Amino acid sequence: MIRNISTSEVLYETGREGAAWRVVSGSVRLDRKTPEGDAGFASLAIRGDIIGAETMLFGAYSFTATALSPCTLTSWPEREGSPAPAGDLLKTLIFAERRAAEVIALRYGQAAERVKRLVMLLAAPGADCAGSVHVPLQVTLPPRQDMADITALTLETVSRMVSGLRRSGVLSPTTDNGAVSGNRFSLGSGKIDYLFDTQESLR
Amino acid sequence: MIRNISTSEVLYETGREGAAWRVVSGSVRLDRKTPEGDAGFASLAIRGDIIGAETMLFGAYSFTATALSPCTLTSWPEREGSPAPAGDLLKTLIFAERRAAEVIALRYGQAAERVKRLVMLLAAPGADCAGSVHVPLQVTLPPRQDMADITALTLETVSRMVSGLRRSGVLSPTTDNGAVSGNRFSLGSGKIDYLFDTQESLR
DNA sequence: CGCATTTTTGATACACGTCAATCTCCGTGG
DNA sequence: CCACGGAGATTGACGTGTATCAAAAATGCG
Repeated sequence: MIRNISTSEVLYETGREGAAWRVVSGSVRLDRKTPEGDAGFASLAIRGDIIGAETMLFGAYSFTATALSPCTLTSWPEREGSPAPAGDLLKTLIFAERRAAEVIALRYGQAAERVKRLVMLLAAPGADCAGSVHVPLQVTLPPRQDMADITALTLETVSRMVSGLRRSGVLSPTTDNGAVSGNRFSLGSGKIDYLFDTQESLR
Repeated sequence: MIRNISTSEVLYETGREGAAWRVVSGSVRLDRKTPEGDAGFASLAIRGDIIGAETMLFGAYSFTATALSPCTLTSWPEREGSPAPAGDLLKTLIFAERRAAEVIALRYGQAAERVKRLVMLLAAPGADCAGSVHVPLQVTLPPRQDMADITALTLETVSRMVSGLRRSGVLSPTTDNGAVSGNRFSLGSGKIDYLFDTQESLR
């Protein structure tokens, strides 16, 4: 089974019944409902990640999943109805731990570095097209508030940093069929590692 | 097989061969070796968590594990030699995702809240003694530098916040056999939710 | 007891949060 | 076709929580 979801759409909510999914393209944020009612960012899933595996044990979702960009999902495991084999579960576990380490790293260091790392993570090509031609990577950036929740910054700071990345050439606008689409960018092929430190230096 | 490890001792290193472990007591930090050579904090494991599961796929560890407090480990799965069943792997996956969400939350909010959440996490009783008598929880705090790495604060700020928790009665020194042991505290039973915001208000 | 390491405390600087004012898209209806 | 309005993004000015630098105090260990 395949699902297509658009940005900011909710894939599923905490407590609801459902099954596990594999993120084929796009990116998803997972939130846990805190007692105060506000949804706290819990994890990030990008292409290749499995989400909602807890339903295989509880029958219900532990997190709420929201699309950060247009994305497509497929049921997991592939063969619906049959339980996931141990080998697949092990691989999923290891990938989840690696992804968690990356997300944790997104909340360390200066704002400019964090936002850049997030952009790179979202733009990272899947393992399937490793070693292919050297085309510039492309990203569809999530809403600023989501980027802020992920990096533990504020919406305003993220906006400033994205502007800085544009200005320094790391991100350049992309044209789709003649029209510039708002949040779609291509990564500057020259790995510009220029770091802007303060808000003033961004001008 | 059982291992006893003392604070700051390395359990295993990235790339080394070995097996998976269950943390029976104490706490462990996992680091990934970054290209720059400095070990970046990757994850936190406390009582009940499984670490080193990647060896079941790769044969080698992906992270470096260091004890944050005196802790004991047992081989996992219980029956050495035989592979872990799918059910256990699924449970491990779900626990890992939950723990990751908690660690991510440790890097959000004001310094005082973060340090307090870390202390509470380290002091949390295992699921085995749920609903038991109401005895004050105890913690052995990790070295300040480790607490700083986990919360993405600095050593100095963590020290100030721990002092604040002591002053506000959340943490009180514990005596073991008449001698006050440096980093062992008991949690004030009255849930003091007083939040000190600035460094000045800590005095 | 004396030295090395860790922790605590202090003073100052600055990176980011906060508050607030535009600005840019888009969709909607007159 | 253009005026209108709402939502998200950008930019600016200012305050503050925490990093930084530095020194003293506590702790552990031979």
